[in-house]
Amino acid sequence: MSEEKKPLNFIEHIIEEDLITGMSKEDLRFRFPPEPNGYLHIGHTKAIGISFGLGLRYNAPVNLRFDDTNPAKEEQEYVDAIKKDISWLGYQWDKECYSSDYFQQLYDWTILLIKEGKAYVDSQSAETIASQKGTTTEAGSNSPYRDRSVEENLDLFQRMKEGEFNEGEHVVRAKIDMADPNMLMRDPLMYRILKKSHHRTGDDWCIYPMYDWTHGESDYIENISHSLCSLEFKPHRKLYDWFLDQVYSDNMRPKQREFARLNLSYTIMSKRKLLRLVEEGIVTGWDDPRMPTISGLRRRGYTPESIRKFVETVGVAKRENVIDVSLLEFCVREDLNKMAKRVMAVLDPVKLIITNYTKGEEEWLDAENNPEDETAGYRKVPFSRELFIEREDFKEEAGRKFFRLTLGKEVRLKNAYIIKGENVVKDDEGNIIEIHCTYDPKSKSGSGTEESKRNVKGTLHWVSVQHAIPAEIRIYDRLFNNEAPDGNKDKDFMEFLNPNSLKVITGYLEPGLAEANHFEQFQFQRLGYFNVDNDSKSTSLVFNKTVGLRDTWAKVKPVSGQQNPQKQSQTKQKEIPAIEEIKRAGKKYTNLPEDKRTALKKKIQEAAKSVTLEELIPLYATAVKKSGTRIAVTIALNVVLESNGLEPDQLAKDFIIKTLDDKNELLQIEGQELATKYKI
RNA sequence: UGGUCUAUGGUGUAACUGGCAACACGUCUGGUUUUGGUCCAGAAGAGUCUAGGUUCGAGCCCUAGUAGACCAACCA
Repeated sequence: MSEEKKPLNFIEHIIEEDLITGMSKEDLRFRFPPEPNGYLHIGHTKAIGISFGLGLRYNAPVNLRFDDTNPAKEEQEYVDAIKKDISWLGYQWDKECYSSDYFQQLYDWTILLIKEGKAYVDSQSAETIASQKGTTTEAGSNSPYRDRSVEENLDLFQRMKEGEFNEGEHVVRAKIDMADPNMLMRDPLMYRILKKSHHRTGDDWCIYPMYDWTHGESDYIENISHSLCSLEFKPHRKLYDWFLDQVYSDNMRPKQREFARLNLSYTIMSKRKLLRLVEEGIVTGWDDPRMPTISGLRRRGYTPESIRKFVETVGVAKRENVIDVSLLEFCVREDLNKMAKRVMAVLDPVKLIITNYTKGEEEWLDAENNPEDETAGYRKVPFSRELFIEREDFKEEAGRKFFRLTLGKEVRLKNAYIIKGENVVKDDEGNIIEIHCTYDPKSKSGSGTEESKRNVKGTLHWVSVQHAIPAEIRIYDRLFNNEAPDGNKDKDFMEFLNPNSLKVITGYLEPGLAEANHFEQFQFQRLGYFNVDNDSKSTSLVFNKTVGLRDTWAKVKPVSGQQNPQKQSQTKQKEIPAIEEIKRAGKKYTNLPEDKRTALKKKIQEAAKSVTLEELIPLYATAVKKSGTRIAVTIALNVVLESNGLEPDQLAKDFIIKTLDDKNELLQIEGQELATKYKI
């Protein structure tokens, strides 16, 4: 397969090693375990991509498991939404599982643990238990109920299950070690009483197992070989393994491994914060096209392929990361470029009148649907005397770098004729309301004439005024104007909301677009990719802007809101003391080709002017093995000696010539000789 | 003042058991182009957090620092 060449990430390395050390390929099995308490977002996509990607790579099954152990927060609605999103992304799960399916098994195992004296019922309040936990630096203390008899524990647990007690009266705890440096090992809770009905088990249970007690055992029940989760679960691994030790017999032993979660610039990923945006009406819902949710991205016009590509591209590792949205945008463009039908739409219209074109006449011209796809064919677009073009595409007079319409210059109308700007009509306030031009009838696109092949510097898109159909166009900008909205300790993420994240305008489209279907994607030529929103009706079309075209020209123009900072490399650009500079230069020196060495040499000499002999000597003495540094120091040394009115010493000259077998001591002696000689 | 983890161009990820730091995005040139898109060709940009050590040789190993993240919910 073509994938073979791709380098492995650290998880794949682990799997490869397991395969080598005896695990059979058939034993590989993964899972994606969302809690059904919210909508999936782009961050989840990474976890999804990792586990399902592994499934694809090794042809192994991947279970979708809903981690539904907390009826207070979970709902069927979310289960359905999650399934829809994963399917839409194009992944297929093997079994659809629920942690709640294992409630009975977990209960039975707990009885076993109680009998072995490894679990007990605690009857203290949550606060008391918390206060006994200790801190990260101090050990905790044992619960007074820790040594209850097995019989009493069994009896209490049984009655907890039967609903005899109220929430909070009793909990079940694992008996591990209240002094463990890992807080999670200090007698963690296994069960709590929750008198809530569960979206699947209804009122069958009123005790619910905690995450730690559930997760590993569920992996074990499902025969999961590798249980992959994000880094914050790393401390849980010890507990995960401990619980597994209690029930493990001879089956596959699941292995938890952790990776860094995905962060995307200019957005937030926390379910709680996303919920706030929805509840406070900042966005229209979980599927608002500005939301980083899967449903939001889908509505915005992102394709499943582009999202999968994105996840694949960002990679998997263990360090904190913030991925730039531009990468996500690149991925959609790449996909859409191949498949989106090209059409013409004018979003900020100004009237263009072709004075020498017959009034009332119209022509239907051929337009290519997609230059990237020969099978996409052609369509007809209407042309007439009065057109709309983008206001931005005309300037009365402009510099050499303006490739668009100006007075007296020629430009081509895409799929149509070459025109020449003649004059403008303005209103009382001086706004341009009409542009008058003339056209060259022989220059019709595709007509084969000499004129049709003429090269003019600009090509404009347009739409015929009488044929165009209006549509609502929703243009989105990033929701936040800060790169890491929730990365500030002293500021609320809401402070960084971009007030201009949504702009609604009326655009004019070529008439064929009246028949477009929901979610259908187009490239509005020269503008970007747009799709039909599901608010759209045949009588009132609505389009979303998915993403603009890559546009290097746009960068010289002011961009909405933020001032696209030429990011300076913050820390590394600090003032470097001259001596440091010499050191750095030295590191580079030997790797540089001859011609560049001279430049570097000048730099060193420059730096050397502000360096004293005292500073230089120690460097000289330590520059043993680093031939580059030695050369640099020598160059500097010569400058310094000279500036002190001394002859560049023979010793220094030798230094350049001396070979790598210099010994440390020797150099130190030399350094000392120098020091004595110059009385330092 | 405990434990655990992490540190490689602007960003993200590579570099098999140590062998001249690679790929993608982004940036900048030039070419093609009836989209300032695509495509093609090329360039700049890090010497791998710091200081030592082991080694013929260290981004990879060792030691000590520094910085950041995570950990005390009857959440997951």
